[in-house]
Amino acid sequence: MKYVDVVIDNKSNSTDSFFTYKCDDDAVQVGSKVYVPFAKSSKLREGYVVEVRADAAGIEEAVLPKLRAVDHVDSEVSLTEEMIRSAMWMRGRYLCRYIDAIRCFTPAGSAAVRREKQDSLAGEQGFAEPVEALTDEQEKAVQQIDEAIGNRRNERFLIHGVTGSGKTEIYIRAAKKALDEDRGVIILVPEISLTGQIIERFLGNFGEDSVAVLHSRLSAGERYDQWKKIRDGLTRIVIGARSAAFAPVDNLGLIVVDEEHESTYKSDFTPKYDTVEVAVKRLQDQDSKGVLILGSATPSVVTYSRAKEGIYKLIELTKRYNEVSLPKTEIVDMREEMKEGNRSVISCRLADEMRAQLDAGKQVMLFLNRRGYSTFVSCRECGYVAKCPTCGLSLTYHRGGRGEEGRLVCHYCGHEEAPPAVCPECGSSYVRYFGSGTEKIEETIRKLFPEHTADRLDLDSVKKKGELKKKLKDFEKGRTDILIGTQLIAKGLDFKNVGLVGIVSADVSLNIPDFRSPERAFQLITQAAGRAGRGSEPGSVIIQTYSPEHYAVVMAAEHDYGHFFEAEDKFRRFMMYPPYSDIFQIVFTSHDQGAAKAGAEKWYRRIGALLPVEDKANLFRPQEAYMSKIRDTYRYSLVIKCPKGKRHEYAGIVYKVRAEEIEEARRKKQDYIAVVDINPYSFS
DNA sequence: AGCACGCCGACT
DNA sequence: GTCGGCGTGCTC
Repeated sequence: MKYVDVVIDNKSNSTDSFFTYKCDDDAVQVGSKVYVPFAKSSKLREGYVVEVRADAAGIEEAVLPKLRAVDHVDSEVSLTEEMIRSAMWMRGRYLCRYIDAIRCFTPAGSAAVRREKQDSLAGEQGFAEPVEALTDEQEKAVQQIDEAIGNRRNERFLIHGVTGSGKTEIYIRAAKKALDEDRGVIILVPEISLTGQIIERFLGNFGEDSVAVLHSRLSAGERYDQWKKIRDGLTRIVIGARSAAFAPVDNLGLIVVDEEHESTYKSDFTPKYDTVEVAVKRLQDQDSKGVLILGSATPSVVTYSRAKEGIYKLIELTKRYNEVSLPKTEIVDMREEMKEGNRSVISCRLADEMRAQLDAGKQVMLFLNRRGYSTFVSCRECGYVAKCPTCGLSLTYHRGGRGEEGRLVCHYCGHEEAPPAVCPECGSSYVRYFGSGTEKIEETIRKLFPEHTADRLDLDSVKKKGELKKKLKDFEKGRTDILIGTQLIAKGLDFKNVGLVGIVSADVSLNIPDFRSPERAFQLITQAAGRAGRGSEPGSVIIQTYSPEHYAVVMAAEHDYGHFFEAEDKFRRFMMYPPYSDIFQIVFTSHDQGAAKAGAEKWYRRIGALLPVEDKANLFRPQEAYMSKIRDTYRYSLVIKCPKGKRHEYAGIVYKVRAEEIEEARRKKQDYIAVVDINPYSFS
């Protein structure tokens, strides 16, 4: 007879603890899925074993007489001990429930929703390309990594390499080495549908049967089959997005996080984990340690700073394949354009260069990170602005295609309404449209270049199935001369004939109220610029902005990550932003505005009471969240700036307050929900 | 979260 | 009388 501690699979704060059962099945182990009787329920409940003991020693006196027996063990879907340990760690790190963390590792997972398969850019390229000769830089990198894998060292690498410098080839070599050592491999990519090339190359190199590809759009059944195949050790390489970090790969020797800086690596659901942190944890929490590789052309400031500290070994790849030089870049000061009377969204310089490139038979890409036609609709008479009735955000005007009526759309919740003919407030017919989105650019371009073909690619234009592929194909085959799009086309795509990339407004990303906006702007400009000159000639880039002197814009134009990092690091240090602190954000939501506010204030008082005097200044007053109301749910936000090195202490305090709340919720039902997010990706 | 218990009002 | 409303309390 064994005794096991079980976490019950139900979504409740009040059962977020271990329950001890007797178990006569000797096959039971840490990670086993078990069915147990629970409370007064006649039905059995699912749970996971987190601890196994040989006898009753150490079990609390009071619970001994209450012990019941495990009904049966389901050995088909048991987790490994390493997975359970990582889940236990996640609970403390991200302040979630045990079961929230464990579910990340289970085949059903959190995203088990059956959805239609989406368009994928994968599957177009050919298979099994010949092995390319490595550059000296690559060779050196491979040597270092192989050495670390071979010696089972818990090492972490950051590969900082410009687009086209051959990071993928290094990943492949590292994976080969890990397999040779009989170890498992996980390759993480930001978004499976936008990373066709890397998948194809892995499939080509290792064969389709050896690689499991995990999409978020797999059906429950497909997902389970993949999970089982990996769990049984039939496939030793896994490629997937964020959630693939939890794949049941045993004896992990290598985890690669490609495009490390991407926002998709931060979970938007509970638990709000950071994929890189989970990867690090999994690799070190084994008998044989594994190696982590982060790759990016524009590493996040936090990551690069860790590399500078020596936490990551920095590998710089400075050369592009075939020695194609980086595009030449130019900044256009839109204030000057304004002064000279050009009120168009396209500067004279950009229009001229476009014409020159198009005449030379080249293609052009234009970026604007904003969908729709106009960004807001306002009455000039009384100042009325059209807003979403459930979110309170200003509505964007979308013109729609030929024959379609224009609509006002909320980009947050999708609410749509007809644009007002007259002002609903004062009745004036002076309702006007302001700001520009991709639709307006498209219209302007069609007028400016009637003799050339233009197409638009953003979330709105690819809603219909197959449209994304078709539009990309048209551009690739040269049927489209000018492609206008949002960040959807800034990433990963590779077109040989693009002579010019125009960034219509660098200010859109620069002016978001978030301390990371310079970092985002730098990344976006760099990525967009990387679309130019993918063929044999360098290509050029024009950046339009009202802040031409901003360091993010200037350094991006100069392809100078090093100086950008220095400037940004100085700012972060001065302001005590990450990496010099961890930002705790607690969001309080409720349908009742007063309840959300009261909840935030209660936590504010309690956390304040627990913080040491010298730390009180790091706790900020609760505020209406940046998105103060989403779909009729009110949101308040509480922020704590946690100095570097105190994360554990601060998390303990927040945990304590949360525990008090849960205790209170037993007696009186809580009328708000509090969600803790440590280092949120955006202040939402 | 579930689920049963239990103490109230409306019904064949 | 007793069916069923959902407030309350507990789960190894």
